[in-house]
Amino acid sequence: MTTPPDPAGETFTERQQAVLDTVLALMVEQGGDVTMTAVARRASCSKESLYKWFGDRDGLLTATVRWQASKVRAGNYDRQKLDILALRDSLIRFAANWLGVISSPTSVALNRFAISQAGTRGSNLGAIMLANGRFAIGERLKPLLDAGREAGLLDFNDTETAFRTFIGLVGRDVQIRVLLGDRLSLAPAEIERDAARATDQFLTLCGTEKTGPGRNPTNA
Amino acid sequence: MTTPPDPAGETFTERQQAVLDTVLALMVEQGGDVTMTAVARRASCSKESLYKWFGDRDGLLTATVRWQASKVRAGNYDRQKLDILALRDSLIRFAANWLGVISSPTSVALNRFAISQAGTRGSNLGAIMLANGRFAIGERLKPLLDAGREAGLLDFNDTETAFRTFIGLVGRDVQIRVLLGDRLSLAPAEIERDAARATDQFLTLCGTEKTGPGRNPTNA
DNA sequence: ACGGAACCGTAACGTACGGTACGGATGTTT
DNA sequence: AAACATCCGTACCGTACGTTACGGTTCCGT
Repeated sequence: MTTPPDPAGETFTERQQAVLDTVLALMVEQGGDVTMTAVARRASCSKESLYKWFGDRDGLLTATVRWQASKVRAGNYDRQKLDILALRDSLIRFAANWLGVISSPTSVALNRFAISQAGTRGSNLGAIMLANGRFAIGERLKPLLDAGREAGLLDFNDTETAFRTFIGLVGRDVQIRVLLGDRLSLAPAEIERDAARATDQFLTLCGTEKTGPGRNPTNA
Repeated sequence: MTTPPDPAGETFTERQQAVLDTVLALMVEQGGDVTMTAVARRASCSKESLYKWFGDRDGLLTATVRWQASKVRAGNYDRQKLDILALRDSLIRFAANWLGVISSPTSVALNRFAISQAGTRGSNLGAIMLANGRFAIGERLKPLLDAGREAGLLDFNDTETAFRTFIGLVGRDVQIRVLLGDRLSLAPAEIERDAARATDQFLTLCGTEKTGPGRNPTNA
């Protein structure tokens, strides 16, 4: 079996995964109103099978969130022999990757759904999204930040605080704007520029004297 | 002819405003499932009146968002005779006020609802929230930033970019976390501390040589 | 080949909720 | 006082959707 270990004990067959991908597609293109009938028709399966496999509607949607979360895991960014150029490059690639993720239609649709369910009692979708989004990237980036500090390239007291400063500079108001439907053009070139700007700002704040660029590196 | 739903200059009677406050209360304490029957019962009014006053459910909810937005408007932050202390103080108070707003239960509930509706076609609640939230505070803060630049205290090219840097440093990941249901303790003392930290970081990035604090003011 | 399990497509059921209609009570105008 | 407007409370209607049930088909094991 090539499937990676399943933390929640939930594993799905190929057919069921295809159904979950269908749910994702419906969420993206049609907004939150994903009906069981629409899923069954689009996935060419019977509603009876949906209920047998996922219990009820909430189970189907929860499984969809978990399924998407399981697909997002990417490689770490820590590395050996870290110099300032490698650190800056890693930070920029990390920022660009994250900007691309949070502005992607799938992420937007999924976050919208999780947020809309976060207010109701007995919903842990928000916690799942946080664990696989915000906190997962934190755990992936922090080793890089710590390595930068070990190498004398960064200067900060609390890794968590430094991380939050970095994602604040990278994300700014992007996430809330796309969630609220703002047509925010984030072409790859712009993402790359924003990632570099945020990284240089971060290095101005947390870099050591010999590593960081000058004050106000991009006049922003 | 009485007052039909007035899209442009919307003004409501005391009774209608009480109804809208009821909707806000229901949104806060019960999540997104605000039914017309629940509103009518809680507000002690008939559904017929709801439909007469607000047209339909979407009109009621849109009016609620506008009503809340009309209550948030606060004083401007521009002032004469600007020195570095006054500028820093204004920025800190602005940041603290905004952090308090975005972490308040009412704002969270309203944003959740607008976001859940942002995916469906024919919904402008997200645009309303953006206009009265993100863009409104931008128009209120930019004069202060421009004044700071005029006074030689700040150095940036684009006011919009500088503003986005500032709110990125202030908000960081707070908004997405509270929207997803993260129990984020934001006591007034912590808000004040975060506002000061973000402001000093911003002054490090955008302050002129003689005004800004040293590099890495808070080791974050 | 035969029996059974899994599954698809569709129909049917029950409920929730948006929207409408109506009787009765209260306040306002003439 | 009489006519009228406003509004509350409740009952009602139509629809959408979650959920269940069932007949027909395919596939697998023996």
